[in-house]
Amino acid sequence: MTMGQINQKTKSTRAAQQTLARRMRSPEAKARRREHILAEASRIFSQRAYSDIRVQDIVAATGLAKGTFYLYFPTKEALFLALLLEALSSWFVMIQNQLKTQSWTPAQLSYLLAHSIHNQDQLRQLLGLMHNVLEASLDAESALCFKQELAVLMMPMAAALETALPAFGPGDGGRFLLKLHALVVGLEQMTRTGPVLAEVMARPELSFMHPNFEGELEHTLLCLLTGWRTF
Amino acid sequence: MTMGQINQKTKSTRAAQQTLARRMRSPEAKARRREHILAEASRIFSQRAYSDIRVQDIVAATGLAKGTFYLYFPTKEALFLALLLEALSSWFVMIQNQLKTQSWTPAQLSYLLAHSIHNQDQLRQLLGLMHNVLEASLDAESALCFKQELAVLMMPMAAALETALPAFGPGDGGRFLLKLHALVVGLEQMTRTGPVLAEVMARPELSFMHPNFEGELEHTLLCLLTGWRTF
Amino acid sequence: MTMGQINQKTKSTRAAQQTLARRMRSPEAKARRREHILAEASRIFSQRAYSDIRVQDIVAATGLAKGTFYLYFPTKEALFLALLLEALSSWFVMIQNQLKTQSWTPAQLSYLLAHSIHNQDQLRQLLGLMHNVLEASLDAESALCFKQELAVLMMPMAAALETALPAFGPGDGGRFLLKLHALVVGLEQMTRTGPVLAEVMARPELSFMHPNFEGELEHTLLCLLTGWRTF
Amino acid sequence: MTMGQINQKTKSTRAAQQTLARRMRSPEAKARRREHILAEASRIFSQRAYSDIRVQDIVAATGLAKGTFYLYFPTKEALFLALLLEALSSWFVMIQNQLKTQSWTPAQLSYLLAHSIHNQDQLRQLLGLMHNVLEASLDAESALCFKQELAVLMMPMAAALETALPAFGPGDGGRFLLKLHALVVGLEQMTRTGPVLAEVMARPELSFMHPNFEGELEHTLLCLLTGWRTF
DNA sequence: TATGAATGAGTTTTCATTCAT
DNA sequence: TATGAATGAAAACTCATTCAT
Repeated sequence: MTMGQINQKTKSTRAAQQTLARRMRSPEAKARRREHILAEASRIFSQRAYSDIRVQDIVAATGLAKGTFYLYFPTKEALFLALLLEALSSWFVMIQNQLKTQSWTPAQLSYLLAHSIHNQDQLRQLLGLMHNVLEASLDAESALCFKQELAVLMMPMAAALETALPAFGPGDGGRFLLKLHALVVGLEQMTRTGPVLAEVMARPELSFMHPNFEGELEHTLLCLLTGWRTF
Repeated sequence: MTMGQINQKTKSTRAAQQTLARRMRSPEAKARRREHILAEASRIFSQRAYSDIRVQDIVAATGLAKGTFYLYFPTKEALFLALLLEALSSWFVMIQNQLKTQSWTPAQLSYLLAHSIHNQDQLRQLLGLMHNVLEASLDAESALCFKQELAVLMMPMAAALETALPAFGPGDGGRFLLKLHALVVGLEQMTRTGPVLAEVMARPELSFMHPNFEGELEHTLLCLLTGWRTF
Repeated sequence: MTMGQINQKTKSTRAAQQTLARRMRSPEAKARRREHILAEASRIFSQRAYSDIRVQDIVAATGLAKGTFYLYFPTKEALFLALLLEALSSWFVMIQNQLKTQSWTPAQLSYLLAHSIHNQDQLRQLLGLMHNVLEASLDAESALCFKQELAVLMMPMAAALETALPAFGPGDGGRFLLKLHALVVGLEQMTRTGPVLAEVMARPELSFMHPNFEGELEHTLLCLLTGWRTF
Repeated sequence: MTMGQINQKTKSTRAAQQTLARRMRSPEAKARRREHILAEASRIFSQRAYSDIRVQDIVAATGLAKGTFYLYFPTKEALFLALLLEALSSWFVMIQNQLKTQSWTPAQLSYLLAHSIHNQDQLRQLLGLMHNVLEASLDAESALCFKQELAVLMMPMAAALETALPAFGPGDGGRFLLKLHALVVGLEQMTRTGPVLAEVMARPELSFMHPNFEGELEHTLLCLLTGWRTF
């Protein structure tokens, strides 16, 4: 099914629909459709805030019916959590590839992490929403599934950090990752403001409270790594 | 009973209301009522999650009418932001008093901050909600007011930190406070989970991703302060 | 009873709902449901004033859920505007049929119009509400749609008038219709009073200000047609 | 009390207020304050739609307290009905003065009436609101009072019309006034549209349904008077 | 599998009016 | 008389999710 075929089926004949909206029998086809939904959701999310996105918007973009969406994702939140996992995974992969290339000083690593995550806008946003919004109404099964995938992602990343940074001993990679996560979540929320707050924070007497995400993260990580010590 | 008395206060005893709903004419009396609302809101918030609290619950607890609430707070969020300001203020005062008593090592300060904020459950919760929830639907005026009060609170605290910690130079107090804020916000959200997620994270293979707020904050602050360097 | 059946339809008998709330898949079925809602709204409107009718009342009468209502009508006002269109259409049809039967004198036409619209109570009421109430909170799309349907209704009616009345030249049918509309709207509002005002206006010294709808409209139309001249 | 003194009393000392907000003992003083409220309401009404005006806005402009307003007008509607009476009275006076100057042809009278009421924007608006909005929630007493004042206004106007127009016999002045009222009410509502509807009606295919107030009224009156005949 | 019609819970805020002071 | 704090009713609409077809 090509992009061009999607959306063709507004009020056409039943027969035509049957052909186009072909049953997805094979696992590969299912996975492809899942990816398609994720891709469209990502595209929409890059244009609009999470709170302004409706399931309806996503299915409309996908060319699917409402019910079909729920065949692929148990809830709206689950979709965005999956998006988070994807974004996090690809960022982890990128970082791990970087880490492998050399031994890293705290300053180098701080810059690498702060700079690269700063540029992953969607990842940052999703991390900012993760706890308060996305995980808020999750059932046990989805939660377990999500957290397990997260764990799977984190482990090699933690290991890579331990290898790359001479100062890190066993376990330090994970510990650092947790701190990094807290910092990113906190800074993202302090930093991403709606237009109203943005204008208010632009006032000179308040701007000291409105840090720059990248700079602040880099500085914090640098101090953190410089002063690093195991528990 | 005259005609005039008949329609007085249909659905509740007038006498009982007399005490509670007395007109508050003087500014002091108005301030007292505002405090009363805040106090009741705080009491309810200590028993229930923010998302489970309705304005109705608060007015019921205060014995006031719905409309009266909005005489004192423009929105529900504004009330909780005021609560945050109060909690933050009293915590800042406490910390500043502590800081004055001696010169502090990074380890001592990290413990002091992590331990004391860990025990300020309401403050922690409110900080966790601050950006994503409370500030989300704020008009320009309320936002400005809130941020200005926040700035007023932060300045002496920043100064006190600069005095207490030998390693801090001018400006470092504020910079540190921002980082502390981000960490608290992030850790609070990672840490405070609903029952569903709590159970899931209790699994041994996932527990490494679920830090202990106090310990994690203390360790992070210790590394941060140990490695502290100005921009 | 299997597990699956347990949670089906908590607060009402499933069986009863089955009939009413059946999924309407075909366009005809959808149209039928729309008509059903309109019919129930009309029934309620014949018993109660517009301002005493809630969307809730209508959905209760139709046996549907709140949300279903909004699947068929974008707003409460849109529903009543649709009702107006229906009532107007059927009145226009009736009048046009009458007009065709003969050539009409001003007196005959005045009587026909005044008498027949006087008996279309719902149409009269709706016309009285149309501008101040129903059109007040209309979005551009609904407004356009409504006005276009109105135009479609008016055109043949205007043509029929021009044919029936020898004195009418081209364009006079539409011009007359506009005047008739203004008169009906104004007289309806002067005439339809709540019980309070009705009692007051019943006083002999005030009754001269409280015309009889039918007589007043007939007289006005008669003068109007007798003195008719093109711009 | 001059204009300059009003509004001075924001949060000043009690003593100062006492002086300024002097008790209005004499009937003249009361009447003057009533006029002041009316004047301010009129000023606001010339800038904003009725539905966007709050009692609060009026008392703020007047420099009075909320409660004081209700010492002078039983309801918000009563205020606007009083405004209507004032506007109507002064329009009637003007017209009566004109009528006295000569004998009038239907064409002259139609033009005079249509043109002059077209220019009385507030009067037109209030007539448009009169039945559906202002009289909607009126108690018997206010209603009686309003209608009696209206009758007092209408009688000389009706008489003046009978004198000015040769074709009018006894009673025709009142009958004509009623028709004029209905037409003005209807045309005003057809004509005054919010921005949304205005844009829609601007479409060429719909504009035939959106008459020009003045022209339409003049034409209708001309036909009406030309064809005038007593019941 | 896919569809899309049906569901229905969920809640803040406004503002005319009253009445204790 | 004047004040302004207190009152409290009032109601439309959204949208994630389900499930009959």
